[in-house]
Amino acid sequence: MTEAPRAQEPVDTDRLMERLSMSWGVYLGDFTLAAASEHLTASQAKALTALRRGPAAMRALADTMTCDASNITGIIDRLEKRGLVRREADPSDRRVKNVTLTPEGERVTDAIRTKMHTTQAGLSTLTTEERATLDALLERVFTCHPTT
Amino acid sequence: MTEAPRAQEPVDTDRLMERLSMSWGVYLGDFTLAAASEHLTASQAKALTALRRGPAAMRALADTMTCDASNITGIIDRLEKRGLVRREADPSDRRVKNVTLTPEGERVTDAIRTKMHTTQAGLSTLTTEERATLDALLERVFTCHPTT
DNA sequence: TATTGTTATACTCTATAACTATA
DNA sequence: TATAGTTATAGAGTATAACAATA
Repeated sequence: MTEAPRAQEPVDTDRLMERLSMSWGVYLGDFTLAAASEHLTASQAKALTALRRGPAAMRALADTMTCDASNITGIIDRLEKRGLVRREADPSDRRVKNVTLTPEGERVTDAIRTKMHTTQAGLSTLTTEERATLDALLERVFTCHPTT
Repeated sequence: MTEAPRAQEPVDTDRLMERLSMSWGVYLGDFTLAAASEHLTASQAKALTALRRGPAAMRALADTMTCDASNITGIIDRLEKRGLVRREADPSDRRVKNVTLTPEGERVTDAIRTKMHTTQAGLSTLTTEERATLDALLERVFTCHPTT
């Protein structure tokens, strides 16, 4: 065990950015391995995870994933070919195609989350109160801060 | 402003995993845009960020990035061609090539961190104590939890 | 005219396998 | 033989540009 600081000593922004960088590295590695165990790439799994929150149009999905709209076509093509998602025409705007998870897609998405053992093990070391604190801090840092 | 919970109400693991997923999405999007502003891909920027902590052998870099060793060759090739990194023979083991950031590479890496405006803005909303708390919690969750 | 989604192109990333050089 | 790094190959991700259908 390292001597975990008790939230008293000052932490400058550079150190915290470095902490985020290392933490996301571990998280992404865990996510990538879990996705690979279901024979999915990280991008495919990322799309499934986004869709787990509800159906989305291709354009909205591209925005969520911070990539060009043209990329999404191929990713959804491959997921659809495997029966994990469905394209459905939007009744109110015939240009739009809404993408929805199939039941199998939901199963696979949940399985990936369950297989993120490193992250799950890390979280299990936190008390109930600490989990609530982490959730609240991440919400404040990463929710609704449009800069561009 | 949302009514930030004060670390009192219980947060189950699924909710926290969902929070990490969303937070990671925002962070990665911010990182990708910042890297693009320096004409780098996310993978190239990720390699530079890893090297900012110090020189590393190709194999160690592959492990850090959770990808196959063969991928690193191309990534380092492109970074070296642009003068951002250098390959140096290891004196103690002539099979090993240590990769080091050039001064220009250090400059670009720091510039990317600075250009992560969404993340920086989010962090700026935290108090000194809250930054220390977040740093400590992330350290506990994501440091040294080998499962495989 | 603007927007949604697709296609074409070119470059990059990724994993697998085979190879060279070194240990 | 085992390991570090490279190369070749094929499939997947990515951005740009051009396009058809719809608004």
